[in-house]
Amino acid sequence: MAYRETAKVRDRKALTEQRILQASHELVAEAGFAALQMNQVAQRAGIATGSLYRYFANKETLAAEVFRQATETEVDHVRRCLQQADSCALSRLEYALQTFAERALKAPKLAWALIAEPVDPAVDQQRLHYRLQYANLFASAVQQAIDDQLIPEQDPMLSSTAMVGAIAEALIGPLAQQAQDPTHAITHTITQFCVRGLAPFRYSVTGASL
Amino acid sequence: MAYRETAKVRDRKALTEQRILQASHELVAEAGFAALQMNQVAQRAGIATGSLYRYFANKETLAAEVFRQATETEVDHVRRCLQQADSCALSRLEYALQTFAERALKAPKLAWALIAEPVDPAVDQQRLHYRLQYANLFASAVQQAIDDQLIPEQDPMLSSTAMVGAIAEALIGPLAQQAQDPTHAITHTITQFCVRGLAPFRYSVTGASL
DNA sequence: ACAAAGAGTGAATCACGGTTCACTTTTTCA
DNA sequence: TGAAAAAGTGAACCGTGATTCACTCTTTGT
Repeated sequence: MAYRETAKVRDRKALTEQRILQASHELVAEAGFAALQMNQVAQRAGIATGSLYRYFANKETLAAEVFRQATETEVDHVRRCLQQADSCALSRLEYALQTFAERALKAPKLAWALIAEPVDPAVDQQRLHYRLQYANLFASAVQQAIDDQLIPEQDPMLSSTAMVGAIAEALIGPLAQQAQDPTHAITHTITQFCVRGLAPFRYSVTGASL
Repeated sequence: MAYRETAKVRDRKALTEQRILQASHELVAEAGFAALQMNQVAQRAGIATGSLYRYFANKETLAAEVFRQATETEVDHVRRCLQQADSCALSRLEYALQTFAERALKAPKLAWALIAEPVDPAVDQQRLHYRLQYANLFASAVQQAIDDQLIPEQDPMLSSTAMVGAIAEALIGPLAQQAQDPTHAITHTITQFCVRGLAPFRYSVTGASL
């Protein structure tokens, strides 16, 4: 017995793993999962191609982990918006939608990769989790708004899915390019579309709209 | 001079081309453009792989044509809904949305391939046309509804994009599977979500909702 | 300082799928 | 019928990108 992993080595390995994930994330954010090529990752992380396989069993595993981490970040942002205690369920939801939209618009490639780009079954599995998390987050806010009688009875899951779709399509679809309005205006408009979709009552009462 | 294409040959070639396109369409409808592989197409069409290249210069060209045809069919259906002369702009739009949703739900793989699956630049080019056609169709109906003062002023293009996104996500996203409601109920619900998104006034006036 | 054990390497290998091409078969017309 | 022209064939080729592996370099404990 002459070798046993020590703290120094463990730290170095952890660092390398971080660099791999960082490099992978950058590639995906720049050009989607199609750009996640093993030797590109290795090159950007400053290691040899073969070394990647000391850290991740295969590309699938790496891709799934990259997806998971990116996902976590995005979902956390939205979750935090929904946890503001000082406003009604509908305002919180509006805030969360706006945040979701703004972040997607600022990193459209990443948003597209997370929402739409097909990769492989392992990543699709992750994507299912991701969408479920979003759907659950938005849906519970919708449910609260229903309970508080801010909006009429409806299927919260279906509504929240529709909202995610509306935002995704409007912001990252190929038509998004043609929009000439400033970022904030677009996200606001699309957010309002979503909120109206949920809550016709609210606007009919106040008379405020658009 | 001893050979000149005759009607018989022309007809046979036309038939073969049809079979190729039919086979391609089936493959795409079953599993998306990823399943559009040249030897699979050839096999299903009952010809040799090499023969494909007598009909289409390369895969890109074939894929683009498959996309174009599928697109045309879908857009025509929607267009026809919007041409009903016997109802207001908003009802027509609702009918068109419902049709769009029902067709997507009945052929989810195809809908996904047309709406979201990334393929290659040539197909993406086609997809841009496709979305533009949809967007223009829906947007002109939205514009009419605005002119008729059925709904408030808004950016028709953005609204129509959002509606397409909402339907696509709700119906073909991975969450769609979990829905237990019957087809008609789902498409109705999601259509209503879209219409409300456009038209808070309408519902505030009549008081009818959900 | 040395040997065991792991970490790092990158060129070679492999799998996959689009494309080609030398060849065979069919069609046409003099 | 025969020769020109085109259509049909499918095995071989090729590019791309993931994965492997025989090797070298580091680290560790005696």
